[in-house]
Amino acid sequence: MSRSQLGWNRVRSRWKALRPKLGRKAFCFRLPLSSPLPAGEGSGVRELRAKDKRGEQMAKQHNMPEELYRLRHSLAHILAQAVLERYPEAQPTIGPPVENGFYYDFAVAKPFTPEDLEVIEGRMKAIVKGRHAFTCREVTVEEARGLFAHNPFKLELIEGLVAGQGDDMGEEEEPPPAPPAPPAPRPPGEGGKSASAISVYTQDTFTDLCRGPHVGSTQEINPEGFKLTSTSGAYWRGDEHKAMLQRIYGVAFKTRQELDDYLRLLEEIEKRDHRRLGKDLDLFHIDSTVGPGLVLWHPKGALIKQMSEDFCRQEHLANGYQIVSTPHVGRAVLWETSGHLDFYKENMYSAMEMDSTDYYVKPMNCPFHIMIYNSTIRSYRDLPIRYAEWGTVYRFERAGVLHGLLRVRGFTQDDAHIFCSAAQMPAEIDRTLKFGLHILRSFGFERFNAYLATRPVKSVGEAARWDEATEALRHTLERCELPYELDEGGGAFYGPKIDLKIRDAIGREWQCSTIQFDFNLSERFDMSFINEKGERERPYMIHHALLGSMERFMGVLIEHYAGAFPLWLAPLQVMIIPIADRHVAYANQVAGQLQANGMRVQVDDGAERMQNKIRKAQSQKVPYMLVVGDKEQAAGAVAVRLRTGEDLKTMPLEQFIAHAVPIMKSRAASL
RNA sequence: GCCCUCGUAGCUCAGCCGGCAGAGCAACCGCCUUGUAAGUGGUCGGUCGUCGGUUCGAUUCCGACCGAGGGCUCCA
Repeated sequence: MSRSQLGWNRVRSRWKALRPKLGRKAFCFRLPLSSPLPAGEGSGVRELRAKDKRGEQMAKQHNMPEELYRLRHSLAHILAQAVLERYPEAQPTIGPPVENGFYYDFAVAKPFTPEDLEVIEGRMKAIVKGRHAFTCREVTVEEARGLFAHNPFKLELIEGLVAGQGDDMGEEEEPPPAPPAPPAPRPPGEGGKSASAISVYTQDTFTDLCRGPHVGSTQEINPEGFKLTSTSGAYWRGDEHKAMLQRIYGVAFKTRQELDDYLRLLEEIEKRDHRRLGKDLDLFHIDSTVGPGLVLWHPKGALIKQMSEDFCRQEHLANGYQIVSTPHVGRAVLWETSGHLDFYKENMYSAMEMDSTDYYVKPMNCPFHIMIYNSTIRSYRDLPIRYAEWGTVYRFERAGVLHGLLRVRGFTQDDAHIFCSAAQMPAEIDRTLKFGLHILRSFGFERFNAYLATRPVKSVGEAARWDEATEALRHTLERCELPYELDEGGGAFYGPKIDLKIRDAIGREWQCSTIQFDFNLSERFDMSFINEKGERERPYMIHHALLGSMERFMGVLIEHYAGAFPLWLAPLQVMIIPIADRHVAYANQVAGQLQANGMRVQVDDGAERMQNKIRKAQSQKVPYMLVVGDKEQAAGAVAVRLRTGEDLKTMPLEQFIAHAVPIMKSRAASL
């Protein structure tokens, strides 16, 4: 009785745990569409399509089929209608389609509750079934101002349109920087000029300022294909200095089936969650007594992390890097020179005063590596110099951004700094990028996306040098034939960078590697080398972290493999399972031989029966389970079971060793 | 940092409108000596996140704080 009840409880608890998260946009990655959608369309859509040519363009910008764009955008409006019916005083602001669904932000006196969501969703379904047409109307500026006279947010959008800032309805990548002027009477000529740009869409009782496109009628929407998932706060125009609005998220697809597929995908994501697996597999924990964002690695997790680092260290040494090691704190003057106290202070832990001098815990390793470089005179013959360190840094992150291992306050970087001449620079960047891809591939990642991040607002250095450096990075990307996207303003304060994002087993994207061009720190630290002509010359610098943060990388690795690590990284590689007590001695003998071959082995000599031991080893995702009983003992053999459930049957121990050891040594991704 | 939600045994969770806390798993002690995902009996285990308030009485209601989760903003 208890078994079936337990099973049901488990299902229920999983479902409950999932529900509040249905709409979460995954942390730093994009969810793939669970399946590509047919390009068919209703007749109503076809009509509208002729009108707004921009539909296709908008959909493309949002990286989704136009049909889905219309569907989700329309559901956002229907959501707003349902909310306004329940809370007439609510002020709708913006409501764009997003990947997998849509949201709408409202200014309301009281935040929405989960019960609200159920009611609103029910009302939305009724509206959808009401077969209401979506109609578009172009209005003059005056008319628009009149229509939305009660809504300061819409008025702000209208004034933005009038000012020619584009139709920012929450759908542009970049919100306009300047706050628009308050609505004021305008000369008649001006209003007329911009009037053609303003359109409103109406369905049933709801009219919204909107550029479209939408479905022709709500009958094109499947009432079983969408679901409201969560609420949250969101700043008006994403600006934390502006009003806090209340956002409702929904997911939406053409069919019930696709919605269900998506929900299943979320369940899969839930199962892979590194926080869950970190606990289940006893890898690490984050203890509130120690402090948020500070990771305690348990033996198994520490082993995986250590082996990953060891492998990378060997690769760095084999590729012309020298390993260095530097302190965790340094005097304030170091950080003044580097510029960190000017540009990075809000991310640094506060100063510690010792002997009337301020010391800071390091948020980055670079100044220390520079001090090593500067400890002696360097010749052009020494270059390039490549220093690497697994340096632990601390950055003060705002409480709300912390997330398991993926965003922490203390982490170890596989941090390297390359000092070279201007002439060596292009080749070094090329080499670094290739080296980075090699490292990532070694961990089983095959697909990458590259981003070229350009100069941020808060930065140091002349514009011309920024341009030059950015071009150098761009050329490397082109030479390596790596497709890339531009990340405007995403660079470090000292230089532009290439970020590599890896795609994991279920298509999610994670930022790990960063390769940064730096022409500023060498200046600030007055670095030099003696060139061929006997003159002092400034070296160029490349910063790179390939796995990035070991903490984050471990999190990504856990999710990528769903905790079933490749053999070379599995903390326990073989569990030996004696069937009865009389087989324990033989099991220990087998363990000894495997250990002699460099494998990590354990004998489960507990009192449970074999089935239970298999179950335990299986749920710990141990790659190999070797069952030994009378037959095996007599034959000097082992019965091999893989964690995949596959049974390799009985084989001589030597044969198992010949099978497993090469897989371990080759760091193969699968068993 | 901001908005919302949550915080009960090592883990997963029950505990309706306030009346001295419950299950399964795990752990521990036995019995069973087992053939590919849970054999069986018993025992132990909780100042119900912390601190205040309301109340005759608070795990339950209210407030503050701490922490977590989902977002916003920010990033390796």
